Amino acid sequence: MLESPNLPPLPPSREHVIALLESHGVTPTQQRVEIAAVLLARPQHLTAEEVLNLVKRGETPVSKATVYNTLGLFAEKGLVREVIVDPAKVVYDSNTNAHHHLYDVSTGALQDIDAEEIAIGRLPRLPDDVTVEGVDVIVRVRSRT
Amino acid sequence: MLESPNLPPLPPSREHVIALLESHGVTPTQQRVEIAAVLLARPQHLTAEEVLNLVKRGETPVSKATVYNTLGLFAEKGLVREVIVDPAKVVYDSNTNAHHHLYDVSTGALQDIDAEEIAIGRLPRLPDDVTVEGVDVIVRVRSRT
DNA sequence: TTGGGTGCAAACTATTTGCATTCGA
DNA sequence: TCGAATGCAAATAGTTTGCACCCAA
Repeated sequence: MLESPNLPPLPPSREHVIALLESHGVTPTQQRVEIAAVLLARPQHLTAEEVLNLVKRGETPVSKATVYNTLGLFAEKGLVREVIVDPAKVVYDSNTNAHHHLYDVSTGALQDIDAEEIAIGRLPRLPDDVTVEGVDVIVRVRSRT
Repeated sequence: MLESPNLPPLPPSREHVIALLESHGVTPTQQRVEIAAVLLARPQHLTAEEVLNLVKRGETPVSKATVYNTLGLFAEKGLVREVIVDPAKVVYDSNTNAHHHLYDVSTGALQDIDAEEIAIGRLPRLPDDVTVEGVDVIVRVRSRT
């Protein structure tokens, strides 16, 4: 579950992360690099608090506010995706490819579904003063325990 | 926008609301009837706070806690649907038919999309110890203002 | 009567914000 | 240098909870 034989695990080097930030118009500061390194290490779903805890293990001091601000910035710049499945907290998804989500409401487990797995027929005709930001599909399941 | 020529507006009578609550296994108390009457008056999306404000206009005193508890209960019993599009607040949808949502992130406007408008091809094979609670599709748009 | 329902206020949690300090270009 | 980024703490907003009182069955 943690491994994907197709995609290389690529533990991103510091330089790689910095280049990624810069290419997205984000000034690479110490904290941002740390946060990006943790979150983008592999395809995963993390809450702000989880990111904070992970980053705190490192050398660089990072505050809660900075984590929140930085994750918001990353989402805005398209480095990560915000997944809203639970009103209690926002989850940040390091997988920015088109895909959907399978959410287990009883365990809180969140899992990706390849975009191809779900065919979105067509969208309704939209007013022409709006642009589509994205289409989120959330399959909500419950463990039959 | 407030009228639907096809569906009768049916301002539900108190008896109708009570019958509806009972048929869903909810004991019809004064506050619950008030809340249901407001929310189920027509297909709409309301937040807990909006429901509270609307109900407060009536005779029956209702507390904030009761509104939250009651909306949660209604959702659990299938009388209304929780729509989670914005991490800031939960929206309660009085339309329980299968349908999806169009969410304008710049205005907060939420609009229904008929289920037929979007064809969900097929779902991925799920573990057999889970039951599907529902499939939510959220089309996120931004006003190009 | 009597257990579920309600009101109120306090508690909680996730997130945001203000401001002084520090850092990066 | 100088504006941007950070840290800290306090503020906020939505929601939940504890407990005494009240009402429907």
